[in-house]
Amino acid sequence: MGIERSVRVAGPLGVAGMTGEAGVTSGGEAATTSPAGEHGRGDQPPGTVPISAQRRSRLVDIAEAVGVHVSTVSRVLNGDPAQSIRPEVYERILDTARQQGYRPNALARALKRRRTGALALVVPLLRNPIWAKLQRGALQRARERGYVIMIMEEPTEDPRPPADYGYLVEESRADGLLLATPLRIPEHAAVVNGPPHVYVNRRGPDRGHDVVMDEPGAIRMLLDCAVDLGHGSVALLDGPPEVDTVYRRVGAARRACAARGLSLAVRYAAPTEDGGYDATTRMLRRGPRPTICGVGSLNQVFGVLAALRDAGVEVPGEMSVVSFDDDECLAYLEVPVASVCMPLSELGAAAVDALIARIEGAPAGDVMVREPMTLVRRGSVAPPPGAAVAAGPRE
Amino acid sequence: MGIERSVRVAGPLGVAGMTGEAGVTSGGEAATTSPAGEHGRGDQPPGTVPISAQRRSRLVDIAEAVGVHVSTVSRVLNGDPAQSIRPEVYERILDTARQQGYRPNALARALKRRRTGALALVVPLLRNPIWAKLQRGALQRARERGYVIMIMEEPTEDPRPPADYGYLVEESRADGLLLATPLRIPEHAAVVNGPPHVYVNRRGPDRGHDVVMDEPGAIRMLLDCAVDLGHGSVALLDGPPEVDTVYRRVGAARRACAARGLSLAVRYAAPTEDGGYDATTRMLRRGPRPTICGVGSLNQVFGVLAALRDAGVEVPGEMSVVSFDDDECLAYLEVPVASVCMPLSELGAAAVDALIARIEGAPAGDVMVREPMTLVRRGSVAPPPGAAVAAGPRE
DNA sequence: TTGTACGCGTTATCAT
DNA sequence: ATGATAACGCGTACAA
Repeated sequence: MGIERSVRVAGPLGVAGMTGEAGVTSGGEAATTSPAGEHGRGDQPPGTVPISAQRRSRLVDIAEAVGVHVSTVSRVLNGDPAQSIRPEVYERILDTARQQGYRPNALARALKRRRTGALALVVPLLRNPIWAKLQRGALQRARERGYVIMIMEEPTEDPRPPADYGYLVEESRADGLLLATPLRIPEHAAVVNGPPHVYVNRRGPDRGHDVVMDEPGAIRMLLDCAVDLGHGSVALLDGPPEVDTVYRRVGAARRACAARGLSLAVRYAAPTEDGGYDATTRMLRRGPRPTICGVGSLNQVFGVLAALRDAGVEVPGEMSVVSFDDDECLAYLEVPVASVCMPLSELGAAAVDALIARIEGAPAGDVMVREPMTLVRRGSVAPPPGAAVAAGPRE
Repeated sequence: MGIERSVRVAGPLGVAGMTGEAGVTSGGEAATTSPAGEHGRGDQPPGTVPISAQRRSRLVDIAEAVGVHVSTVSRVLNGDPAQSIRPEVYERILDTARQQGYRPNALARALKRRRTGALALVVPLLRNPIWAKLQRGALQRARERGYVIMIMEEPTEDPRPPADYGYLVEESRADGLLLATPLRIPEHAAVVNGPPHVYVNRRGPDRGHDVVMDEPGAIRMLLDCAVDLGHGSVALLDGPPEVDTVYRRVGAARRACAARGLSLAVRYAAPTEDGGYDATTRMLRRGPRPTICGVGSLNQVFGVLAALRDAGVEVPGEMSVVSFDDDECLAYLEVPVASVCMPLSELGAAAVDALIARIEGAPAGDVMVREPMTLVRRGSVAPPPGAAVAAGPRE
């Protein structure tokens, strides 16, 4: 307490007209020695700068102050239930720990325990908001479980095989890997016998490590809605087939449409506004026009709408549109766009749970997030052009 | 097993394998189920579950294999320039390191060096895409500088004072804090003499730690555009004034409009679609209507457009709209919306640089990112209703 | 040119 | 009920 080690830095307070209160700035190292009374441990090698201004308290400090051995302090502070401790010392230790503002050193602890308490989340640098939602769910759950999450970026082009992130575990920077990149990876890149890991929102090359959502269910909701309104010809405009979610959606759509006697047109496009625009334009030029279109990603939706607008195709009069990414902004568009709301946050949370289980030695096993999904009907869906009047045919 | 493992040590700082630049890591070693025979290390104690399947190689392993002392190995692998080493041993050490797939233990190294090599990025859980861009820039730069980034979520409601994240540094989980939450914090919560930190995209309670963008410059671009087209009455619809960027934009707008003789109406709203919608609706009801409106965030833009549409106000005929968040989707809207493109990624990068400088002992000092901004003119801007015909008056 | 010795802060396993 | 001791894996001043 009371180590006033602040240096007056003649602040380069260059920013517009803020009256510098000559506030105390930390960060500069002063050659001041600690005031009397404090044990001034001066074992900083000369020339180096301390990480934090005030000396952090260690177990040994507490031990010294209380007059017991470090190991005793350690046991008390870890609430070791095995041994019991004299209530008096117990209190004293807890008190001085509190008083000294003791914080366990995560590094030392991790080194000893051989567990870092960190998970690495590998995400692509995409604009799509699903990554933010996923990250959010993962973050929240990780905190609940006592882990921190470090983020690694995956280059969007040229995704690297999962094994390329193994070094994080090998270097003891993290206990496991959350691989949340969308692209499918060739079989041969499987992580066998590697670090603990799960694939998030896609299936990896090695089985038993997948945490995914119910894409077939999402497709089903789209088709239910289509059939409900009387559509017979469906389009699915989605990302490139190298993306695993796309792959699964398309597969499910093919099967389900066949089963229900619906015609299906699949269009692959880049997951961008531009991609959506082009694919829609091409789709409109060719053959028989579908009357309802599912769109894989939010960015594509904007392109799809623009293309339909430019082509003079009315939504929903001539074409219904449903997005597989939900976002609040959809409700505010020119024509409010219906969407399937997927449990992305829960996906992130489930992935964290699965990974921690793996770290703790649980056997492998795939996970499918089963939170309820909903199709939010908005202005962009309606019966097909030639259908009976307004109301839904079922009711 | 001729695998390129890049144990190669770069530079005097000895950042061995810190960048994930290594080609294939040892993790994926056994892609081929090894035909019986070779298979070196199967020394897992029965019953326990290994964190990582294969035993990690340590310095001492290499030392033993080569027949030298650990310290020698350490020096070689850290590229210690001071001492020179017999070329022969040097090679032998490097070879066996590579061969054993050696990875330095980041924990032990950090414990010794008193530097974790990690930065904590505190972000709010907001939908606004600016956070993703900022994070992206920070991530990229951090990797270049040999740091990893861990993410901490800040509860959106009830933001906590920056000091509440100090524990991350005190526990040696990170070397410094990137505080990227938008809300202004009361003076008394300043971090004095605390851990290294910078505020990103806002000014903190303690001076000399701010990394911000040129909001007045952005305002200037809006006004330049307005004047250029002949507008005399400007509106600024932005987030709540507790958000620091809003605070600065509004201040700059007030001053600049006064200086230029423009009338200014300021509307504060929640940074959501809904907020934008309501504020716009209220604005249209009251008093003299502005002819050009700057909008603080992307989400609000959707609400603004919807409100104008619902009120029958034509864009840009009766009202021009400019967004302060740039996003590709804006170009694809009903009326393509003009935007000021801010250097968010550079902001993230600059924040990382500033924080690392602080960690390394550099004196405090505010930073303003000076990357060029541009106003992207799109369909949503035009001369005001009563103006001279089409072309810009200046030319 | 290389080896010795010690410490970073904590925990686990012995003893006492 | 508590203390002593040995790691965990690495870095480094100093001795040889």
